[in-house]
Amino acid sequence: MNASRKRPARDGHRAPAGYDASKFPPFAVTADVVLATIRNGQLSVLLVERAHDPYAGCWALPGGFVNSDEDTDTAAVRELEEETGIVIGGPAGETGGTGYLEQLRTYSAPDRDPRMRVVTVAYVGMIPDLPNPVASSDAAAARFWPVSDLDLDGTGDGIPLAFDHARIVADGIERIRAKLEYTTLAAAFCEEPFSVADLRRVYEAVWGRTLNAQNFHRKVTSTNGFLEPVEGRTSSGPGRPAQLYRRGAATTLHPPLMRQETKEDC
Amino acid sequence: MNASRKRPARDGHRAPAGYDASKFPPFAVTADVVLATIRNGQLSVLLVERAHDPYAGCWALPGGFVNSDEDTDTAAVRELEEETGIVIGGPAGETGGTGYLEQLRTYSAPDRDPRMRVVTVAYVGMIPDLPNPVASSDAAAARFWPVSDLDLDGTGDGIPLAFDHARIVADGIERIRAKLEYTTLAAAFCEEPFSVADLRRVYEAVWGRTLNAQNFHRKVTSTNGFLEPVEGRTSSGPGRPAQLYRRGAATTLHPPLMRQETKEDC
DNA sequence: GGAATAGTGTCTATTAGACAATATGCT
DNA sequence: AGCATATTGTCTAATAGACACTATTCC
Repeated sequence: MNASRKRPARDGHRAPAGYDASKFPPFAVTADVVLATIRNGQLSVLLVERAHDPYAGCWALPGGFVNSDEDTDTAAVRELEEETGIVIGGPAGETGGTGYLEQLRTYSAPDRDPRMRVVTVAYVGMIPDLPNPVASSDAAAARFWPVSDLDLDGTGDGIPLAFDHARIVADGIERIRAKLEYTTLAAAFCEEPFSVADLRRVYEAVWGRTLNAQNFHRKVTSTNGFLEPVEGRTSSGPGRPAQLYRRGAATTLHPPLMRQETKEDC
Repeated sequence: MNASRKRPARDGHRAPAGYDASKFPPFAVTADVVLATIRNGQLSVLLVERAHDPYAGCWALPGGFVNSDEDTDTAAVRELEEETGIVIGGPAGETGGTGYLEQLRTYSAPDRDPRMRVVTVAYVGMIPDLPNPVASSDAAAARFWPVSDLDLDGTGDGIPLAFDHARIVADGIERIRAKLEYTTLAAAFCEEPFSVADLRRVYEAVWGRTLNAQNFHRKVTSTNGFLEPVEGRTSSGPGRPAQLYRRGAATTLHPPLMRQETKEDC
């Protein structure tokens, strides 16, 4: 907005529709999605293999152009489904489907795409581990990669990502780690019904540390609205069967769960 | 990025530069800034008066077009200075100047600007109250408005804002309220040197509630790296003079300050 | 029975909040 | 002196973490 400012002398004094496109630099706008899941106890993100240059054969985030009649939220959901077949739910299950998706941030370095000026609005989402999560239509291939297998810090250890997607993935992972502290979003990684231990393993995978099982159990079951008990208990494996739950209505945690032992300083 | 996907049949197999602009919908991209300060004990935001239609005479956020050779961070800082004369610092004082600025989120509803398709990347910032904070060059007028004077919820009570700027301001204010809980950013509102009471009045203005002065004092002075004592004490007014401080190196608070009395549920 | 996991009880150290008490300036 | 504000001390309730203990299943 504010399209009139910076060109005060020429732009429409009351010309809503016929705006001279030559007076502003044109951009392409894309929406990219960092979709995370817990697979085999590892935090993993969905990537697609690029079919064309630049970065042909390289792994990249699913995403693509925003259409002229849709907002970026819609574009993110649409592109994710078109490229991977995954239908993602929004905040509070707005759009149906399972999982969660929210805007992460926008990346706009002028040289981030070698072909042209592209600004991307990145999204970060969480989804339970799906038996066959990916069915590509537009991308050459798609799969979840463990975050630890990716070269997110430019050291050359791990799979490199196209464009500035390593940075975007790193930011998305950090957002997820932070959100687990003060929201109930960890449950978005769990397929219902799930046990307290399932939920704890989500936290352990995302934060890369073990948690005290007893204290975790007391904490999450004593938080109103986090977990709703359902009929049934876990069956497989040794040990006492666990009560099963579904996601409750609560979205934030007061007080938060702590990712790290309480540090001094900051 | 990912500019090739969605048009797999035609886009550059190796044509980095010469990209056909007709194959993607063009957008204008702007950067808008929600710059907040504490003025007369009230949380206030910087607005400019629009000189032209649409919304001529209406108050709007400072901001404008992103140039083709700059990222949105740079554009936000530049536009803020061009329209209001305010030079803002970045995270950790990156760019010099005082205050703080970070990306808020991106707004992309197709009809948010009646003239054309404009996506805006919004920023939120904090700055100490300046004696003469605004000196406009491009805008008709600029001033800080108390948040309570604005119609942010569409009820018609208060000053209306142009475009979707009421929503952006509301989101920015909420970001600031949340950030004060777990970061040391409240000090970005204070002109150095400042007293503990100055800092407490920032929290009280932003959160709209009173805090216990004694407990607040102990909390912030016992957090390593939040405040660095400097020579000198407050002088004016009645009461015992207070120790003066400058901002310390810490950026996050562990554990956080609580905005609300500890609630049950969530 | 033994191993393994679920869930509960209890103790302790830390912290937030209430509030009393002291310190030090202004008028 | 009397007031206002700053700063410190103390008490209490709540919470996190450690850990012992019980419960229930599979082998």
